[in-house]
Amino acid sequence: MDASFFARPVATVAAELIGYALTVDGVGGIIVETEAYDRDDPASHSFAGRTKRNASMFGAPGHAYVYRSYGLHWCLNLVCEPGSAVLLRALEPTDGLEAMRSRRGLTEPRLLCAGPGRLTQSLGVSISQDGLPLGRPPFAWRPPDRTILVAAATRIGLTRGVTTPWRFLLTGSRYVSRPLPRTAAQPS
DNA sequence: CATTTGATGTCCT
DNA sequence: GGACATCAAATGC
Repeated sequence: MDASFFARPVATVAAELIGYALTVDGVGGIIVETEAYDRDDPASHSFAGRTKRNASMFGAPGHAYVYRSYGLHWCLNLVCEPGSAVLLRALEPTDGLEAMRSRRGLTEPRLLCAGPGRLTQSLGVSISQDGLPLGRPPFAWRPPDRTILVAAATRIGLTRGVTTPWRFLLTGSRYVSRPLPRTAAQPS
């Protein structure tokens, strides 16, 4: 995965990432749910400017931005244009299932990576990956191996920017963190 | 099934 | 002190 892939408008990257497989040290799966956050987006960590926590978001495209959520969980983002990033919300587990199970405890496969905090726990992602380039190990990528139908919806867990349809899902996937609302917007 | 609650880092006012 | 891009367990129908 080349850095030029990420150096484009964040919503475009977030939609195109659906169907790619991502692994971290050989553990991961197919991306089935993403969200986009932009520099001028009131829901984004970058909206209020650069801080110590979000410094990676203002770095070069194609790097990781990892932050702690609600004091407990890690969330993995892929930095696009400066101040913008794609939040990885769910994977369909395909690689390293045993590592995921041991990290998360005995859990049904469907819940291993269904949610941003669960995903990082399964993949072993923490602040130690913050700022790392995405095009080199421990990260590895595979392009989609089938035709992908992407759906768009509004983002989850926000109080601002609630109407922006920047949540992207693999249509029909059982591995998303929440199903597609019946009233969801269509991809542009 | 839905809603509530406890865990508690980092940034904000 | 309060908000927050969360999760799992407990509680109430």
